[in-house]
Amino acid sequence: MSGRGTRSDRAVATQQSILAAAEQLFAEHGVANVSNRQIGLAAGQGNNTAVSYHFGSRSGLIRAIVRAHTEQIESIRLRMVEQAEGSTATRDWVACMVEPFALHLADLGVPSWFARFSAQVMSDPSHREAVARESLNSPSLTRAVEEVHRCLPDLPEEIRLERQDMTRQLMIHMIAEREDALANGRPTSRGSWHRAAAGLTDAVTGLWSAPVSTGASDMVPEGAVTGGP
Amino acid sequence: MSGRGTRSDRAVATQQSILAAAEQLFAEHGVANVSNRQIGLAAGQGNNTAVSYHFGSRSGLIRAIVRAHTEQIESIRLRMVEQAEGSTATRDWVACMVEPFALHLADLGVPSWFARFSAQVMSDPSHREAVARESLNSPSLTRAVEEVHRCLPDLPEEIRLERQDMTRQLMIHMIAEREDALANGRPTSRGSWHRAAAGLTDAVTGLWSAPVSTGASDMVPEGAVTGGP
DNA sequence: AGCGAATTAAGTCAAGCGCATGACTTAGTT
DNA sequence: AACTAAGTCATGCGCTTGACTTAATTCGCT
Repeated sequence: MSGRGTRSDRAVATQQSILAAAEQLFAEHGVANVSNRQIGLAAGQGNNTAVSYHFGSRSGLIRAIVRAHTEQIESIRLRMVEQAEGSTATRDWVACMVEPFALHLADLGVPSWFARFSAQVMSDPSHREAVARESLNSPSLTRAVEEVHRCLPDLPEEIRLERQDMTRQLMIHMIAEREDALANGRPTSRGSWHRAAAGLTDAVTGLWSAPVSTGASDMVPEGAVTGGP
Repeated sequence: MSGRGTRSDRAVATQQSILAAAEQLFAEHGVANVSNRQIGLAAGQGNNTAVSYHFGSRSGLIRAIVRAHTEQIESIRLRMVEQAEGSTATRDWVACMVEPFALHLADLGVPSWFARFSAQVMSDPSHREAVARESLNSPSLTRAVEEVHRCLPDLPEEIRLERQDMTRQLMIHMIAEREDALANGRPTSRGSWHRAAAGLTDAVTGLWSAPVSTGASDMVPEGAVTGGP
């Protein structure tokens, strides 16, 4: 609806200050605890209709925030996928799934808000779906997932989907937690986003490599089945 | 002050119908999207101040919901810890960390709301901390964590804490996702909560068992994209 | 130079919110 | 039977919110 690229600079500038203000307020106070008025005000707009004027609806605003970041994340992932080309190591492709998000935050600097925003939106029933579509339709991500499957051909389809979900949840919420620590001056476990991403990749790789236990003992685990490590 | 457990039967019944109504509404529409008025109304109270009368504040209500479930989860976990006694298998103790939550939901039947409620509260900056204290001060959980550490003595402290966080995030959000699927009639990956718990335990055990990569290869995708506009 | 659409400002409005208050209902005590 | 107090109800107040209206301003285009 609103002029995408071809309108005045003023409108574009306003839209971006609204995006920035919304992202920050959402991350710090919770998506549902921030009104459109507050966002417009924080963006320096005198009008209480600024958000609805520029983004139509609240979910339009949220989708716009996601889109603004998704492009850059996608470009990072594309580069990583190219570098991983030909590899048969699970870890390389897991890294392609998980690390671009973290490295994007490294680019953003401190403080950032996008990870906390994402974590909230993903667990809010009213917005999760809209954003999931926006964010998961990534060609490079699909590619990385396929390659991970190729590295682990014995995994049943059911388990694959399950562990894909786990990967997504872990990525989003762990990164959000670290962002929160950074933004609030709490000590962080790893020295940099790059190292944090490595830790995440380690763990997720282990997650994918875990043996699938047979459902033999259907009682409460007295002596749980297959060995772990 | 007042709020004793056994004033009159009527009050206790009212409190519990408020708890039930709040839990359901919170899970379905988001914690911040439901007003105290709506909760009281849904609980069959003609008064709009019922919530504040019985629970003081909104965070009092939320803590009460958590407490109501935590006790039962704790008792399940205690039983599992007893059964795992003496084991040196990582998987047994990971199961003690992760499965009681899932098995509690099995007890609740379908539909349930507590998992979705928990996931939301945990990612809402205004309530996360209050609930984390309530929920993580569990002796049996602490015990399970210690035993996992004993099974993996070579893991650096830093990595332990990191993977403990991961375990928590994975448990809460995966269980919430399955609850959501069950409640909305979507197909679920595993046939029962018990099997779902096994899958979760498999993955988390793999996560803990993953090797820790040395930070040797520092081949970051250099020069990621430049910052903002 | 100035017309016209896009953008911003200013203000109104009904609805909904939490909170405070006082009256009513009910159960238990004496 | 009178008294007390917990619980419930009905109502009003001050405030915020999103939607809406109207006027002023900006800026691209001719």
